[in-house]
Amino acid sequence: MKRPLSYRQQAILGYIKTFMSENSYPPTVRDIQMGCEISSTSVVDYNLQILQREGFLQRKREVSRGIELLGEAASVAGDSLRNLISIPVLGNIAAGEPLPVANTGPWNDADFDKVDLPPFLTKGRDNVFALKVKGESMIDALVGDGDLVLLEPITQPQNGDMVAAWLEDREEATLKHFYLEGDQVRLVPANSQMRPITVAATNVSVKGRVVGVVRTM
Amino acid sequence: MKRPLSYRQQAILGYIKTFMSENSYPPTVRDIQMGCEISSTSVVDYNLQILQREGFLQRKREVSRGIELLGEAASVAGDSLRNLISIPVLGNIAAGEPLPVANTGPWNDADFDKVDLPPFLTKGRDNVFALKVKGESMIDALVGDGDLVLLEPITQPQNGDMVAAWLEDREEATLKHFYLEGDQVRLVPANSQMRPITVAATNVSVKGRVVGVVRTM
DNA sequence: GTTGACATCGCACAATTGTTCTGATAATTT
DNA sequence: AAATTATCAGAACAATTGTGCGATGTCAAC
Repeated sequence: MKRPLSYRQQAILGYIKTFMSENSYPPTVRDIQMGCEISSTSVVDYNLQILQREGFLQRKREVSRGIELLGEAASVAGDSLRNLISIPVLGNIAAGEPLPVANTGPWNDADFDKVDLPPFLTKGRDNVFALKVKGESMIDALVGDGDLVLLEPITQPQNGDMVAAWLEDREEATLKHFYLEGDQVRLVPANSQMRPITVAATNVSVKGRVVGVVRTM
Repeated sequence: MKRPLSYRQQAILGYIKTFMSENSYPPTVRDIQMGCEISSTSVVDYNLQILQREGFLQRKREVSRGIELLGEAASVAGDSLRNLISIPVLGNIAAGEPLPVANTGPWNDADFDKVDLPPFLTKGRDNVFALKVKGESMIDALVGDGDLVLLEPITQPQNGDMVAAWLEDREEATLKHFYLEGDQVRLVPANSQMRPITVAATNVSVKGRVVGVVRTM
């Protein structure tokens, strides 16, 4: 599925760069259509979808000029870009809600919102993704409603790691420190005033390791 | 004809800056309407015309999001468009330790450690600084040891803001939601399971408003 | 009190603009 | 050659979004 950009896709990408450096706002589909001498808006849309899937840009649906160049493309169009890392927000995390599956490999799927974060938050880890916290059920992990939790997709954590786990029997997602003790797992809240819980190891399915938390107000 | 910008015009201009630093494309008239809590699109249009006449921005007729900031406004919004923002870490915050003074104005650089953060965390606010949390005394604000708290240096918060405050009599720093009630101040923890405290307003000295929290593990 | 500039409001209209649908054409694979 | 996939065309649709207009409120000057 990794194929080089077609001539038309390069033309579109180049046009967007040029347009944005001249205009301070992104072009419309029809701007691109005329600028690249394409006969139909649907062709533009079609190729924009591909460019999005390949990670060259991000589009907001139903938003006029909702185009944002990503990665190297952005640095050319906008001014200097110091290494920002684009992280996909795969979904929500809430006590009652199953955790979005963190299928390995690069997320070609550009169907997700992205957040750009500085490298020190991910420390070079691969495939870091983010989940948005819904509700107040994670407060014992010092995480509140609306927070963004950054996760590294691993299933075999080290003792002491804070993990996002799914408890099979309770049908509940949780964020806790992980300690394997024989065939039992002790899950310890970050807030030491709260009680740890101990459950059977087979009952815990770890979805990822928490590497960071970001909160805006 | 040269009169200072009205409050509403400043709000609109500020909103456009913030919006562009977060989104890489300008807001619509209706974005501004909602963002500045204006009741009619025509009011936005009216004020945008004035801002254009006064040279703060340029508009393209009949073009959605056809707003371009001019002069100093442009550099502020444009700079932060894709760049990391360098924020000084002025010191620590701990229950027993006085809060570092947030003297206004630009910080004498070089004297402090810096963290580079993406613009969506500060949303274009000026003079944002960071404090590093020491100890577990802030857990009821959903903030733990080692977290980085981002603060905007204000002393007159709005009700509901989360503030960093110094309690004179207790000689204690704290992070709480702020509610002024007559000559009393109610300080409410983010963790709603914890109890609010109420103290005399004269006893509370607000050092800044919390705009974000960053945690790495 | 009246006037007039300034600011606002609510609503409607029309232009812009993203999306979708069906089918056709070209490129590639079997 | 047939089948499959990738790309394109054209048009219509629907959502977004800028603009215009009549009416109201405010406030200072006369």
